[in-house]
Amino acid sequence: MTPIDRQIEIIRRGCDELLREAELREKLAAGRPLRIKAGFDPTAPDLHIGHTVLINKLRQFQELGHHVLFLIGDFTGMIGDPTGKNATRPPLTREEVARNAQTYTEQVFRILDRERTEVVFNSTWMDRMTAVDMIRLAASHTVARMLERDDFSKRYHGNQPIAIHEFLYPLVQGYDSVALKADVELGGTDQKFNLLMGRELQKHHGQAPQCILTMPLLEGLDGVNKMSKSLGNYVGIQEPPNEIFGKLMSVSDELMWRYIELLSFEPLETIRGWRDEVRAGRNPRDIKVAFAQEIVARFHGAAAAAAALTDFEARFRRDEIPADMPEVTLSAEGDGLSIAAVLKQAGLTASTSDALRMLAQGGVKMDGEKIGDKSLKLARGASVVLQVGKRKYARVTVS
RNA sequence: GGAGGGGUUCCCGAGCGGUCAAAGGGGGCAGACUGUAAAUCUGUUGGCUCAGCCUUCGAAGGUUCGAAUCCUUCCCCCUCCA
Repeated sequence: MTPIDRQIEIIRRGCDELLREAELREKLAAGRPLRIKAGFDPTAPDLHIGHTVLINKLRQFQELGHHVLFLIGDFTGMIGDPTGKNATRPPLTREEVARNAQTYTEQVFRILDRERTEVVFNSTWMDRMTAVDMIRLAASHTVARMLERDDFSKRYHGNQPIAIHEFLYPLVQGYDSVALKADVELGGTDQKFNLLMGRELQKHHGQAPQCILTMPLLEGLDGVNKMSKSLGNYVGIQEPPNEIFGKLMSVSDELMWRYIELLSFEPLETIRGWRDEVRAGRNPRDIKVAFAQEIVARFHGAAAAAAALTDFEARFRRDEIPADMPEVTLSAEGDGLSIAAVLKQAGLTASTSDALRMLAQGGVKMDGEKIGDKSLKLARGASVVLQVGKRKYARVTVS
């Protein structure tokens, strides 16, 4: 087994807070594989790189010989985690939860070691709880303590609604730790309250309280909000290489460092070296490229990463038309289709109005030539390459 | 149960009888520039058969030549009192 000091060092890298280190050392000293819990809300079927900050940490625990409990909150998913929300979330149905959970497990093994992962669902024990059990659980905490939670208190003081069932979420999550006899629970920094709840409830049930390890939340591409699918500021791990690469290149030069810090596996000394180079005048673009390559390669392999770079350079630095693009065939009646109708039907613009707007703004190119005439028509038999902005292309044939 | 405040376009938020497809900000998109899908600046941001028309301001009715704006009922949220 890896020496305890070394384990602690690995566990601490990139983490926000470890409570409490002394307890963790004791657990590690026992020499048995620890039970590492992490809960996932099955609302977002697509994992994004923000999730991987935490999943990578789980992977590290596995490499140290510990046992990961990958908890899918299918029961809690029906409540909807109130954390960080400024509004009550609509509960998911059983079917939606089940479908999302399936997608989750498929994706997570791109990172985790299947052999050392136990996928568990909290409905397993929560469904067996009676109303009486639930009331007992609810009795273990007070409203005042619940309202200590930052998001609850913000909503409360901001005259925003809080539904009573939202109070059950932290309680159930805490009870999960009891049911799983967790030694350590990982979560985002925003989960601290819920994680601490696990400690409390474990003590109530005569268990040694779990240690908690919080991981920083990765900001989304906008650099302001945390990365989330619902905000559309995410990079999904299942996205095509070009998309992942491009999205990472669109991160601001400032935010780039944050991404590198939380996502790169490069040694810390290397990263420090990059910072020094940029400070000395190196183009941050170069560092961003190297980092984006690392991430694309992680999910799609080195060849795909190289190809994504080549494609990116061609499209954005030399403004070339990409080799492969969607092929669309539209059928026309009469003497053809107006350019606006073509753009819309080819999926290049959201609506006819949008198409007219793009034309007016000079955002449309046909066969590489900028066009702005909205009365233009494509006759039957015409076959052209249309481009809207820098990223949307289609080869369109009118028949 | 009582009293009061509120629900506006993707989000926040102004408007309170016509000049409202609705100020301003955010976000998005496009253009210019560039070192990149960075930064910065500019434009744009409901839909359509697009110099016109249609739908939108919690829901449904009503008043009016005309309603996001007035009235009625209903739904939802918040505050204070009980």
